[in-house]
Amino acid sequence: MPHRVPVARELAEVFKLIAHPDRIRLIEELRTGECDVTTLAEKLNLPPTRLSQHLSLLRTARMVEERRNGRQHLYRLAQPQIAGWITDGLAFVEARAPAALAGDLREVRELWS
Amino acid sequence: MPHRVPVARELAEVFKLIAHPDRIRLIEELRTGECDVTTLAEKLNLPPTRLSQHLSLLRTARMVEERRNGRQHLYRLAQPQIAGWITDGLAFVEARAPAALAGDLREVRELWS
DNA sequence: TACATACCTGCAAATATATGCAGATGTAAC
DNA sequence: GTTACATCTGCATATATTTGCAGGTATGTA
Repeated sequence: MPHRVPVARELAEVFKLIAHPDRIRLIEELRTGECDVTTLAEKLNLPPTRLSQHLSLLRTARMVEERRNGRQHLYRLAQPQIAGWITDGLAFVEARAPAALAGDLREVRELWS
Repeated sequence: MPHRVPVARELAEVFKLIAHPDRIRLIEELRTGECDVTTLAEKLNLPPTRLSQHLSLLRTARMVEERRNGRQHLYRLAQPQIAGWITDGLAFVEARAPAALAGDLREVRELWS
């Protein structure tokens, strides 16, 4: 098997898109179906502008699709399979107690500093 | 289910670590067992210093473990499950023909500019 | 001891990403 | 037409990541 550099590069782009806490929660939220931006912003407790920017990123990469209903923009996952990666990843992180603890400690340290 | 912000943050860290073409190939390479740095550098066609920096990153995050044999440093995956994510991801990207094509086009564009 | 090998670390420059804010667009209600 | 609402875009700044290079450490060999 060759090392398939272009495929690795493409996959890195996909992972990079997922590798943000807001976008992880966003994709997890869309797992159950489409949603408008304001509702999403409330559920995720994010400023709508910021959410819009995340959505714009995911839209450009064709990871989400948009549909309009009046002045609402309804978003849905274009590749629901990716939501499965996130579900698995969250389970993995939760199961890995010591490392998760390390994460919590990092958080605490941030509060201290 | 709450939104589990700290867990999402932790998972984002993990994805960020994976989200680099060199590191994707590196993890894929270690999938079959431990390997020393020089051999890895040859297989992946990377400058050893660069590879060493990637390994250092993964080591800090405890995604790889190290063992020494004389002057060789042998690395192995600490969480082989993650190699599975990459195998799946590579298959996903390869299957998604149009997007992969878009990736190739981007590459071409970079050569043009 | 001197030298080569195998890796690592620190630093600095280039590049990429994240974020807030100000202003723009499109739609609907009055 | 005017106003309010839902969302988007552009821009500037802050922060993080990537990369090469110079120099360092530890181990084996002559």
